[in-house]
Amino acid sequence: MDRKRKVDITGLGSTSTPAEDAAKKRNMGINPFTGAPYSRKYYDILEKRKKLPVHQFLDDLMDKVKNNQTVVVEGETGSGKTTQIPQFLVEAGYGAIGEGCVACTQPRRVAAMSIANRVSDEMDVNLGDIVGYSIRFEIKNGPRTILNFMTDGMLLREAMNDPFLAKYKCIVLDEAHERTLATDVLMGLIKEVLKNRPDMRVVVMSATLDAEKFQKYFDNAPLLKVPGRTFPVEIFYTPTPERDYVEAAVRTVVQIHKCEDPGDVLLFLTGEVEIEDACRAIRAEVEKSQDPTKEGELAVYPLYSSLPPAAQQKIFREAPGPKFPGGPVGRKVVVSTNVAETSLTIDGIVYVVDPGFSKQKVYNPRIRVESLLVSPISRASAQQRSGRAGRTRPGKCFRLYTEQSFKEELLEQTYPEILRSKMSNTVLTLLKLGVEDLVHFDFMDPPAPETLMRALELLNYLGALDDEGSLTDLGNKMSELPLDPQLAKVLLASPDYGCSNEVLSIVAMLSVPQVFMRPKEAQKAADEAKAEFAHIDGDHLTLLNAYHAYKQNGGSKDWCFSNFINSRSMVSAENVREQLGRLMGRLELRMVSTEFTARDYYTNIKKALTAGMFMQVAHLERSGHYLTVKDNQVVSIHPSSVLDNKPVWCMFEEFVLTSKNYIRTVTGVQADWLVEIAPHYFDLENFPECEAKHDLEAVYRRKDKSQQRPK
DNA sequence: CTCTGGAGA
Repeated sequence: MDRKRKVDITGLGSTSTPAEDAAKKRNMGINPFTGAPYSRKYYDILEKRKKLPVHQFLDDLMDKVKNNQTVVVEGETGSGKTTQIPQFLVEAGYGAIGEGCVACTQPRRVAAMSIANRVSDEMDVNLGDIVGYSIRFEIKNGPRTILNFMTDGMLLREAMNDPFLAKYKCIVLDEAHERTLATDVLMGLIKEVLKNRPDMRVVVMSATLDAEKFQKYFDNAPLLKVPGRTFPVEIFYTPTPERDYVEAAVRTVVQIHKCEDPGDVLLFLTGEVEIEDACRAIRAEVEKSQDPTKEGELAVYPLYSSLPPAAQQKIFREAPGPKFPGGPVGRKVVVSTNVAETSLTIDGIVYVVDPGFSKQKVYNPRIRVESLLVSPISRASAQQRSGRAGRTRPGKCFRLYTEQSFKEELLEQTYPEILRSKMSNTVLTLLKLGVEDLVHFDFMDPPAPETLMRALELLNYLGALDDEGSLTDLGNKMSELPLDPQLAKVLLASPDYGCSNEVLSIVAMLSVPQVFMRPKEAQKAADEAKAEFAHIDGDHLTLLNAYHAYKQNGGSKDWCFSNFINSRSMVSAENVREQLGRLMGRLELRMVSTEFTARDYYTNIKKALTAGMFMQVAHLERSGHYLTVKDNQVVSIHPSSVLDNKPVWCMFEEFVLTSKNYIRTVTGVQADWLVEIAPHYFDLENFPECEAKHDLEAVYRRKDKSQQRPK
């Protein structure tokens, strides 16, 4: 079929392009997508849309897009770029029913959903028809969809089965400055795809500061700058460095409350515990020196992602009013992690307190450990934080560091995630995408060679890659599962050990946020509740017990509550389990169980786990502490573990560096299984001299003897 | 004795 043909969709006998026809209809007051006259609401929104700064740049943008495969848009907050530019592209014909689609990626699911919702209103269509979204667990689009908002990770998934992204005529990468892992991989991939798709267009949208880097990366793509619409924010620095940033932050918040004009406060801290402590400290401080005639009430709200939604909603409450008629009005302060930096916008914030720290992931390829470390933020991040004070009116930002350290010590940009992460999953994805030469893949910021080597090594040990570096059949299957390679391998191995049903439950439980809750005010009760699920062999089977108990109690929320189980995590585990189960079906894996009363019911499960986790094993030394196998890191079993019989060998899910080196989610294993299931890894020829090796030697000797013995 | 920022057909 001739894709360039001119069609007459208006019935007016014209021979113009579909885009021109659609424009004609639009001018006649008819929605070209529905054939119905535009609603009143459409015109109301249209008036507002036309006032957005981005509107003036429409012609310039379309001109640039027409003449260049890639265009970089630098747009500040409030410019309207995210909602308007995808629509402009659709109107220009880059999306047409049955012909091709405009995709717009977002780093976060809520963003993809809410923008799709907003844009479908603006276009006067039903969400899921012309405008849709795809995020994990929820695809809301259809055959007529021509504008699809999606998470960057979702587009990457799609690319695995559609390497040329044939569905899409135009791809908008929004929030590219956030440099998520998925966006970085997509950019490298899209650069390749563009060579084979001269018709394809890409719009890379980024906040200020780093647009040039994107331009350069995309072969000097033209830049369009769109101003934002925000209010000025006055910045204050401390004259000397603060020793204790939490204490300084609490002091500053109290100071603002006592001395500044009405307006809400946003304080950035690094994590849940720190935030809860600070909230208590602020409340106590204010209570201590309260003078109700001079200052109003102060409402303090914590905010972090693991907070239940109802508690998160509190941050949107109005600040408290005056306590008595004519008294001073109250104020609210939100003490938040980085979620409030990008994901969540709170209106009415006038004061921002920024101690200059956040928790960031760091990866050490030498010991293969990813951990979260409290680190100084970047200048870009500091700017983003201060901007939060000027959304509704002019504001103030108090930076609890010196101006000099802002200028001289902070990095310009936060290191992109790709330089701070394990690459095993990404490498598997890239291989599945057909990228064979990883070293020469055009990353915007190439990860350290050692990190890539570590990933290849891991995939090879798991059997996903052969010795030539090609994806094996197993590797292909692993790439289909939205799991880390180790867990993918566990799942794929589980039918061979007769326990895919149980392993699927465990893997699902491992893929969701912390299931066992332990509120500070009820630690003992929580520990007792958890003990009811404890399995003597370790945390993996304890998770399985909890899952089964949850199912037996009908997934009841009340049951979760009284057993200190996080019911949101359980719901999410059910979703994950369902999705993985579907994928297993597609991969033709059998769903089987060992008879519960059989002696090897639990052994089989632990063996299946070992089949993927054998590289994360620790050995108990004679000195009484554990050493990780091959990496020789001294570790302790995390106090949250149910394991208290100190098995000689144990496998663990994660390595956490906090007050000590901990291994978390731990299960005891037998040395025999290790040499039986992963002989290539526990091969004594390549094993560093250590106590673990001596133990293994004993296992091999025993094996040899039993093999020699005549039957 | 425990401290997880975001995200994933």
